[in-house]
Amino acid sequence: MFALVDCNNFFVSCERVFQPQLEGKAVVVLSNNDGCVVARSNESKAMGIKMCTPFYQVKHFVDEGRLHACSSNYALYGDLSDRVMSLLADAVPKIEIYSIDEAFLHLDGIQEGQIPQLCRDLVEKIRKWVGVPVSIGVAPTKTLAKIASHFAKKYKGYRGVCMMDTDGKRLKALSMTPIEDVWGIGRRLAPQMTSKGIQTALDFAQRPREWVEANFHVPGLRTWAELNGTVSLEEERAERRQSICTSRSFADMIDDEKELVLRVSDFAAMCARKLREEHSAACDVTVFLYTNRFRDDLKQYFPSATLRLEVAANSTQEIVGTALKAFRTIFRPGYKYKKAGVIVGSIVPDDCVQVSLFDYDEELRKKQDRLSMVMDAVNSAAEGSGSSLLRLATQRPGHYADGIRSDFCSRLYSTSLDDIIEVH
DNA sequence: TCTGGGGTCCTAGGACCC
DNA sequence: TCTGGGGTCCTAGGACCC
Repeated sequence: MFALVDCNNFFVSCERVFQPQLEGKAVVVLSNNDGCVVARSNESKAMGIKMCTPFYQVKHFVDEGRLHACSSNYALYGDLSDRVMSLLADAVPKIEIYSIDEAFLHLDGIQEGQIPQLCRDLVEKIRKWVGVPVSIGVAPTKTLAKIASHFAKKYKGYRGVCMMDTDGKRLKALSMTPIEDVWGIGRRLAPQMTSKGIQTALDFAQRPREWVEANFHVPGLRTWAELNGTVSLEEERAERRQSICTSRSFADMIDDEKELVLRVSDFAAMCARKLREEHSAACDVTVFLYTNRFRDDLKQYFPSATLRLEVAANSTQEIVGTALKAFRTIFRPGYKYKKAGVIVGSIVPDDCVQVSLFDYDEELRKKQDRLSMVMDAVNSAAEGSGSSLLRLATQRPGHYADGIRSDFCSRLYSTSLDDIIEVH
């Protein structure tokens, strides 16, 4: 059996831990740049506010005092997520962290009769020790556990834990689940399903295998098997991320090349730092630029360019330098850019980097690596000041988040000493 | 006026091999 | 006019997830 543990309205719940006056109120958390709604309390869901709604469409609720909006505070959410995950990891032999607010528990070796109590204890412990409410769904496959967790969240009677441990329960749950709510059925597949007469998860599960094979590809077949109780999703994902992306929308559109160079340098430096944090190095550096796709009246341009490094690297100098080379191949004047980003890919462990026969820069590379280590040491010691004390001259001076709208951000209640002292 | 960020996997088709 | 058969690997783009 698998258990899916899902934090309820996670970002909102995190804000409420440190702002208990928000309990019972309609609350939303906004994406970067205060752009869209990315988390909603039950009360704001009841007001009809949908996921990913642009904030300006619901801002009048805030002005009327009916809704509280928070800018996103990922340092806070990441820290509380770590605390939840460590409680889960202590409770069972193996967990798979699926996202910032979800994890699968592997329950093999635990007697089935003990599972409900184990789960109820976890719900209570996480609520008490971290302050975040969670829902747990238990079932024979991950796809079914997801469905069970929806029921655990939706119906108060379950008190946070829904067991799908008999075939009768499985069939009933599937018959009550619209096909588009099934994990793995997205925007494109759902209309295809309904056009073939499939409305519920049960309709799909009861089609013959041959029919599913003929009409869908591998992912569809896996989902079908999982709904029927056969484990078909792979055990675990790779330890090491295969790509790392840093990108942001800008508060205002930018058409100045020098300003864009500063932004792209910052994004590339962030990627390099993330690589070093996980002891990785990358061979590919991709830069992309977006104009504002919502402005029909402006010329549109969505270029990207990838450069391949001869030898995998993670030094700030090399990643930034390569990103800027790629940037120069795609930048065109005369456009108003709204977003840019850097992606590093073809990632390998930094202790097994394949050297090149034609690498004449080995000494230089070693120096750059040492320099990056020093920058990391100094910058992490100065953490909390909000800016990188040591940076390349092509990076922007000042706070990293400058130029990104964040009008309603809470404090770093759990990770910044200054904020912790002030709050207390 | 205002519209997020960061990932994974799969597939088709091209390049290449013998 | 007419030009084989059977593979692998890589990549871009689509679909999906939170």
